[in-house]
Amino acid sequence: MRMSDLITKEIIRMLNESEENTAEIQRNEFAGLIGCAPSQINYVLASRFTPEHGYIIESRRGGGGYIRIKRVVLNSSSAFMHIINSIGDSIDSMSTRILIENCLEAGLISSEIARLMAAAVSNTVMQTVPPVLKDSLRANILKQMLLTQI
Amino acid sequence: MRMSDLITKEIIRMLNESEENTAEIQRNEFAGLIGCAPSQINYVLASRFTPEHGYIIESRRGGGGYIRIKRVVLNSSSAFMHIINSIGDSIDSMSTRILIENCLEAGLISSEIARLMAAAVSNTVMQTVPPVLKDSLRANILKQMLLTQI
DNA sequence: TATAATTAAAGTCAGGGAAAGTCAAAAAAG
DNA sequence: CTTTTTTGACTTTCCCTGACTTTAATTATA
Repeated sequence: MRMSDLITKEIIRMLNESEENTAEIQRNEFAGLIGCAPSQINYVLASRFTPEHGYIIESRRGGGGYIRIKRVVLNSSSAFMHIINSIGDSIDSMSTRILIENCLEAGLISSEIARLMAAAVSNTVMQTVPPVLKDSLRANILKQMLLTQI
Repeated sequence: MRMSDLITKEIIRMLNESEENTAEIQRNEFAGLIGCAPSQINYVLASRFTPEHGYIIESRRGGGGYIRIKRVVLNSSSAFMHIINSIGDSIDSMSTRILIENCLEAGLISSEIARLMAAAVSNTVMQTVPPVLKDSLRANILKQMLLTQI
């Protein structure tokens, strides 16, 4: 069995044991436990615990640092997961506007939230990043924000 | 739990207990109470209780010296303007975390909004942009989002 | 009383350590 | 041959401390 599968399994086990669908690890310690290089944890998280898969990662460096993995619980009919997956790794500004409007129309989010989301990925913001990055950045921001709404 | 978090929590507890949103400590005594080096108090104050975060510090050296921490409370619309102005062109990830927490504490935003904001400027998102741009991008997104709350 | 010495605080800053993040290259799997 | 996994060297962020400095109050001295 592959190391990355072991890591995945262990994280999922921890998530299952947790009431809040949250696993908190210390990277080096955890790597030592599994018996792999610390950086491999990052690889596994980046490849298998993405927003598309329904996970949110937070972390903090320095003494007492940690990595927190949150599983977003989706009731089968979660429209949000559908939407998140539909975004892919890039979305243009027009599609974004429509997507947010649709969420609003569908009653998935409030108009306050809609305004907030639109602001976060507005042209005003996007003007400040290199054009090549815009669409992927917008996609990332949107997905992270949508995840909080599930 | 980290010492700096303990210190932070204790100061906030004192602020909450106070009528005037003011906590007064004696550095050495307080450090002894917590069990840390006195200079760490300065570290925590400098990194988490700055004017940008909505606090004012006064102190006095010598015999009978003290450190006084004041929490600034503003009515919401001027509070937002103040916060937005304090962000400037650039803000790092830790200050962002604290800023959002403070807005939440101050009752300026709901925890849902707080989560949404945090997600929009999370490290996961920022990972995808060149390091030189991170802090300014974060500032832009944050300001746009806060503007919708006025 | 005016001044000097002592003591009691807080402030500063550089440096070490702890922890996570990055990235490219090697290795393994398909 | 292509894709995925694995590794390790290097980077960045954050925490904590101790030695030293500055300021203020108190006490001793002329």
